[in-house]
Amino acid sequence: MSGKIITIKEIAKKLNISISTVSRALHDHSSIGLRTKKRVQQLAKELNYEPNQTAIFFQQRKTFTIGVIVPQLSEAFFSEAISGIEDFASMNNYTVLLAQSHDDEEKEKQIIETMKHHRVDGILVSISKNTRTYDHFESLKKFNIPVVFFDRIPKMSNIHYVACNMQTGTSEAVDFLLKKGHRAIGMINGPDFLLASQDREEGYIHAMRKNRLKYDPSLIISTDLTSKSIMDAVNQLVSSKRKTTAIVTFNDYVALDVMQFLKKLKLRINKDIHIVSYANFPLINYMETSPLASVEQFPYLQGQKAMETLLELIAKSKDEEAGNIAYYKIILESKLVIHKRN
Amino acid sequence: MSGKIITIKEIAKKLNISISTVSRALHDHSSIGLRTKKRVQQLAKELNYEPNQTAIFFQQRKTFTIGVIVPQLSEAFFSEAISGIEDFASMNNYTVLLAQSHDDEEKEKQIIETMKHHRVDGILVSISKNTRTYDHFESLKKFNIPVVFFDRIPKMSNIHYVACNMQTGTSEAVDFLLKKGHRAIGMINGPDFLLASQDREEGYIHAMRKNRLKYDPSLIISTDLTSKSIMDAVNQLVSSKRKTTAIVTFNDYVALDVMQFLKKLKLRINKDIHIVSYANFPLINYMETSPLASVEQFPYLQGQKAMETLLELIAKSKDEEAGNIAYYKIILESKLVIHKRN
DNA sequence: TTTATCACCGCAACCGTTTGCGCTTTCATC
DNA sequence: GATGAAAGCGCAAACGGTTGCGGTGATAAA
Repeated sequence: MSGKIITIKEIAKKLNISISTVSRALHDHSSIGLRTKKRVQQLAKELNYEPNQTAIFFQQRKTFTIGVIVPQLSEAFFSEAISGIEDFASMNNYTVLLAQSHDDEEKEKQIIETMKHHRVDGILVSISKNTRTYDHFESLKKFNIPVVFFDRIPKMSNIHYVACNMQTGTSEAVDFLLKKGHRAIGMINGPDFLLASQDREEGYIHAMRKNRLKYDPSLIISTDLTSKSIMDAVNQLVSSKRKTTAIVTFNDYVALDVMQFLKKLKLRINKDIHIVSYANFPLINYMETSPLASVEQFPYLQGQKAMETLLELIAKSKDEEAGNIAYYKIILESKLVIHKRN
Repeated sequence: MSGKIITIKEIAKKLNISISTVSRALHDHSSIGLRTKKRVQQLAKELNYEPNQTAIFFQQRKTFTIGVIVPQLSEAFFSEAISGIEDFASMNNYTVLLAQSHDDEEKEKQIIETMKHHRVDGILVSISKNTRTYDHFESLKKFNIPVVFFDRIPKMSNIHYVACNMQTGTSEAVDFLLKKGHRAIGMINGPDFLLASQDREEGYIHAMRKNRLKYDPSLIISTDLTSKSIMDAVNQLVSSKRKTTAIVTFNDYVALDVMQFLKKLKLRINKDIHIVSYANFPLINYMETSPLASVEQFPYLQGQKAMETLLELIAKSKDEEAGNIAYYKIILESKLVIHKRN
């Protein structure tokens, strides 16, 4: 069945014309007569000719492929984002090469290497939470491969990125809790080196200021997102002099951990301690004990925007030497969603 | 910064040796002297040489890329499966080209076309639920591109696939309900043309037989998985002469719909009507009103197995003409998980 | 009839790498 | 000092397609 894959060369031979004529005929080139055009196109169809893209990629130095790197595919946020990325990519005739770093810096570097070799036209990446050096991203510049970061943005200056402004959402969240009468509001934050952590902290502070309250820095705790560090943070908040009555968590995964610990401590969720989180799980509002509210980050939209930005960068890089050292920094607004308990 | 991407040709020129020598030196070929080998390798490192894979892909007629097609990435089952696929692929130095069909047959065909052009080494696919013709898969044989189906398997005979045997799990589920005293057990099934639907039906019947009960065919209802057809099915079951006291749903998404309709009908979940579903959502047992139990299908494992099978097929296809018309049909056992309500 | 024009098509180089084969050189052996 | 083998390297074709440029024949204008 594997009957020899056919090429334009064979079409040319069978028709007794040159290879270049076949190529042009298949592309509807103006310099080919209608008669030969028809003949070529018909034979191509008959023989089930399919162009060999690998040859074209090679020749055109363009692969119409973009690499996407995320820490963990099965996290709802990322699969949702990739869904947006893929949809927008395929709409523009690009395909998506996918890889997960599993939050391992080495793996991330190796993936970048692979994608460089594959000569992808661009890369979308949400960095691993354990990544501390950024040379592997820098090295892409030499290969003219544009990179757009999304969601998890490294603290670098000369980069393009799409992110959700966690500040506004967080601010709304804290404000929401303040209005409910809470005063000692704890925050279990992520690693300091993430922009997202910074945003959350600023959002917190902003809400306090707005309400003319001074805030207690000891209530904002950075963690590395492991269960242990989260547990420590919970303990610290619970045993704080100021009776913590509400906690804002870095994300839903953290919220799950927190709620679990609170149960062990015999504290009732949303009674003794109220929880506000970030909407990573689409199902979280179906849950038995779920956060009071969560901050929506629009993963699908974020993915789409990131892809859109990358396509623009790719298009611009063709105009060469534009020397435009402008960096896209696209910020979507996050939004607080209050869960109607049913 | 984009300073000319360097090739072995330039290395050759700078060292005054031939291109082939450079190539061989970089591959540690035995016929190259140690001195030149060192010289080449060092210069390559200095110049930051990176092989152009597109050229190699083209030349070797092999891309070390496998295509993965799923209906919808953001469905937990699929993202979990893809996670398994990607992990296993990258372990074997393959990369994953991803696309979603959105359950659209046309889109699926177009994706197959794209992947054919990309000359992927193999394809993993979970078919769209609206796919009725299979020519696009057949056409891959001519290109020697092996295909392994997973989870959603078409009713074709000459195919390789990895699936979870829904029969055993379903049988366990029905058995579980029977032991709890239920007699009129409804089943909201998927489309008839899916193997998975058949399995579930057989599992249902098997459990009834095993318990020496005769079953009422009108309690097993096929749907096309749209909300409307699910609602119809629920109505049919609820208004059945035999008072339906339990329902087995095709999957968690269906279960959500069913529970919603039941609420509207003022029927209490797991009181008036008990629900058993399939474990598509990792979080479903956190839910307020969730199925009593669900059948676990091990998506990650399924993805991994599918990838493993595909790699074997790819390896075998190199031995050409093996003429082995053996088809892999790998069946994992599903398993009933009873949710501890907390 | 000659010439300019244009429609139509072919030649050949090129993209970067691999690899079979053949050509030198070196060196131990008799 | 001739001989043969082995070690080390280069030539060139091949992978499939694109594209600038040059060539040929036909047709129209002079």
